[in-house]
Amino acid sequence: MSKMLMIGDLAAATGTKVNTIRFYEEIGLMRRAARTQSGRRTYGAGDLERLRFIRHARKLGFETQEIRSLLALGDDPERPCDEVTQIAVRHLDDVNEKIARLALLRDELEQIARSCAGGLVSECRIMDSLGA
Amino acid sequence: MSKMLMIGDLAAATGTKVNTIRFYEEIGLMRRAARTQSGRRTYGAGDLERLRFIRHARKLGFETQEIRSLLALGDDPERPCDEVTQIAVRHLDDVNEKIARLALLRDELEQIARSCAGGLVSECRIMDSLGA
DNA sequence: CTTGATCCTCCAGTCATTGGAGGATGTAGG
DNA sequence: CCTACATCCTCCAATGACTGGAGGATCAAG
Repeated sequence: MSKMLMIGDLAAATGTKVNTIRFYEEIGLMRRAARTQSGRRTYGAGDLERLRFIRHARKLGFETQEIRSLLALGDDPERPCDEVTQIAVRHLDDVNEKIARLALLRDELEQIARSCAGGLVSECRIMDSLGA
Repeated sequence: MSKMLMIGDLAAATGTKVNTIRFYEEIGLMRRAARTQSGRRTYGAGDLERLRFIRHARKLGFETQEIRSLLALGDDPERPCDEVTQIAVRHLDDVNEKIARLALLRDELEQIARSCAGGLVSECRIMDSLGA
């Protein structure tokens, strides 16, 4: 059989903290791992793949709930693909909105940062800008 | 004397939850409020201004620690303005970085969302894209 | 046989709030 | 004056997504 992995191997292979993997198991993102006689978790290639999926989705900003849905859909290949697309598109909309909001914020911050004429705090317009 | 405000007035005037104002007091963003005989917090115009400042800075994405620094600087008008500018500029850099990262993310998500050819989950490329 | 790495469970802390229980006080209408 | 009802108080727990540590067991290598 293929080599079995310890939790530390999974952690090293995916750049995840060991504690985080245990946490993913607790909240049901990772399947409950099989154990050795002494109680240590063991994993296979499928688990590694699953963890990679989770981590990548997290880096893309999906929330654990969304990831849970995606994983459930992936586990059931006969379902129509619409739901998957929906989750992705909705998330894309979120991201675009976030970008738009941050852009406004950046403009305001740029104005604020420029408003400093040097000198003392009492003369500094930044504080006023923040207050307004 | 000027009218004194109750915590609910402050909340209404700034769109802040009452609990949040008490929390700000606890963590030292708001000054400890004077109390009525029965123990209710009372505020003046200065407090309202301070809370507005805090809320605006929070909306701009400043962390409470940064706001604490800004407030401390504001309380000491003789200090040079550099530190204020530094905080603002550093935060501006943060925001720009965040925007850049989100833009990359959006590109990836757009690719992913486009990769769906319809049909069943088993044929949907989105799951693969997320896994990779 | 000992050392050091890795594993285990359980618990507390992070950040910035939010919400609620349980009780005291204030105000307006009848 | 009494009764609602709103508002206030304190204290505590929860959120999301982890992170870190205490205290102890187990494993591989030298």
